[in-house]
Amino acid sequence: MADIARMAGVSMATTSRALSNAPGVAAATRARVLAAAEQASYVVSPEASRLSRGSTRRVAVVVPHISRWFFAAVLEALESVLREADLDVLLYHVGDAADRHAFFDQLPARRKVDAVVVLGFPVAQAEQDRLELIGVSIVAAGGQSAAYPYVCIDDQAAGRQAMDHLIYLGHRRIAMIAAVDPDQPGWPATCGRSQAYYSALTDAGITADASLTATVDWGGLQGADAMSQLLGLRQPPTAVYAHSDEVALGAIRTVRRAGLRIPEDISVIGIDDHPLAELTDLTTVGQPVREQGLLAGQMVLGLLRGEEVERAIMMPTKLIIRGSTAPPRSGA
Amino acid sequence: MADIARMAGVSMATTSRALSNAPGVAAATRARVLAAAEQASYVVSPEASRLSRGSTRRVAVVVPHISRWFFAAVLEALESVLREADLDVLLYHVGDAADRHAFFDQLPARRKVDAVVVLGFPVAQAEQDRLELIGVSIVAAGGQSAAYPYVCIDDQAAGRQAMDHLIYLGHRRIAMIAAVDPDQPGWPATCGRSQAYYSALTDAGITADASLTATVDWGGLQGADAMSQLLGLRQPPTAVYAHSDEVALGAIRTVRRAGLRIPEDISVIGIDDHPLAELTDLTTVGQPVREQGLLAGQMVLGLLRGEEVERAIMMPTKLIIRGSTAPPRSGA
DNA sequence: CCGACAACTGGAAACGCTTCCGGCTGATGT
DNA sequence: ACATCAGCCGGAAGCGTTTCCAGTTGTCGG
Repeated sequence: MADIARMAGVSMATTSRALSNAPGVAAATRARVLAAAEQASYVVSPEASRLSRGSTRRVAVVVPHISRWFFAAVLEALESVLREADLDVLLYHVGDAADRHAFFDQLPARRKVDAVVVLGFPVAQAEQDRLELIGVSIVAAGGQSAAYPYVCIDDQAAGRQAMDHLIYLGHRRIAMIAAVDPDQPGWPATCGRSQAYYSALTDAGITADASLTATVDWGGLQGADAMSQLLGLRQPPTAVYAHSDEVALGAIRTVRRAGLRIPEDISVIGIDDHPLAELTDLTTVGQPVREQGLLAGQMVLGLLRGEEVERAIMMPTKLIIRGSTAPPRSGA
Repeated sequence: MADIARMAGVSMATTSRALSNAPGVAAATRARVLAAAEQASYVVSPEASRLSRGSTRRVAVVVPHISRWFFAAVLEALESVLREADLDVLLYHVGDAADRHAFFDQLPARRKVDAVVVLGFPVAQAEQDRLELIGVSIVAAGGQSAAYPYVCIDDQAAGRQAMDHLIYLGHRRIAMIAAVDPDQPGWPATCGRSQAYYSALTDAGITADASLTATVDWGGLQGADAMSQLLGLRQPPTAVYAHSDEVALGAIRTVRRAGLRIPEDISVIGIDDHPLAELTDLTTVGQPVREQGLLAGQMVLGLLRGEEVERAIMMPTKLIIRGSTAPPRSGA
């Protein structure tokens, strides 16, 4: 920077002010400095800048899965708003609980970021306190969590939309394939979507049959397995409600391989509106994915500016009827 | 750090050495320092450390799409090896041409990273020059690029595996749905996969029919559109070779909606081995996705250590035969 | 018992910026 | 014409490490 100062014929103090767009610099001077910097293709050293300024202009994004569509899509949106604000995003993939623990153990002290956004998994209270203490804000996306601001969908409501659709079509023997993340036990998404199943049945005056619900690890193949189990029942379901589209797609494969047809023989509904759901004619409940990322990003920006932000945003979901659901066969 | 030094009764110099695991510190002293640091739950400030040391221990990865499975999966693997080496990853998404221009224009990663890896897109000459300004090592993954060390698959070979499979099954009227990335014109993947089509036909003594090839923007819906165009032909193809699984899936939807069956009426093959390809029984050519990310990460590590690294790694691809391909109907 | 040498330690100068504080200039009000 | 004041600008003190260089021990061979 000393070079630039010399080139522009000013002091380093002024150079710094000009470069960082601070007030108290004559327009002409500023222009001269900027020109010099441009010409020497110079940029300030972020390390030095941050060392003396104190903030990092970086935010950590913590995700349990990168290659699952939902997370990647939220991340993509999030990145765009953060980038817009000239913040860098540091990507952390925490697979299992150990990873996660390690992450929160290290992060606070390391002061590598000004904020962290956790995507789709819960953070323990102790971890939250620690971050707060150090002054790094935290926001959650894709899942609610009372402790900090979050943006998510109402899983229970989404589940109800799916279930009510099946019930409306006339199904009474409805199975559920619940998906849990093996590494994130007890995540409310699972609970909300499961609760919806039971409450919908109850409201429709249908008594739940325990043999009709299967709980599997998240994934298409697991969904397929669950489905074969369901098909093996003495009295198989006429409709299947899956916690997510991927799982639903797995179930569909099993149904087709068994020689049954969708939706004539069995209806299948998922949740998420994965892009491939459209291609496979899967009826589903769509959630605004990009929007969740966008809003989460805006929350971060607000927090960083020291503003008060809304503590809880629930985005609406929407039933998308395609070709995988239909009334049950009259005989059923 | 001064506090720690005082607590341990040594100088800052020694403290620093002890903390950074540098040689020249008596074991007992080191232990004392470490204990003090532990007790005060202290860790060095990365900014200061980097300022003084000169390296950032960060690497930038720039991707054109985050939410597409291929990119996300490579990124996931890449992140894991970088994290292992205690490097942080800075994520940059360059979506469209504007983003891209902005990225290379501002070079937001300047001075912030020790290396950059570009994922799955070609870097134009002008952009290379700009990138040069960052002054760090660069590696490419998911696509070859003469300018930098890279790891990728042989798109032409992959295409041949797909085409040869169809030809082997007895198809002679084979269509191709070529997918181009609207934002990344001229990417060799397109060329390689397209070339394979023509060379395979030639080698099989089949003359190419221009009406049998469609070029569309990347995406399932576009694949579906292309397929309806193909089905509208006076003499439709008996098999379709799609540049990617997503496109193939779109084509399949169209075929099914037209009341035709797969593979009895039309065979479809893709490339990539998307996880959903397995669920939809799509025959495809699999590429080692995670491995590409892993290797790219190791290249970065090598470069950072100042080693010589292999300039070009081509990973093998593998034909995966599932239920979407079969011999043409005898009548055809 | 002495010089040489290795192992360890401390002082202090970078590293590249930001920012407080005081000085200078020119304009404004009277 | 003079005091006042706002707007600019420069000097220099940090920010928290690392690392060079020199100094202090303790050890070992002769």
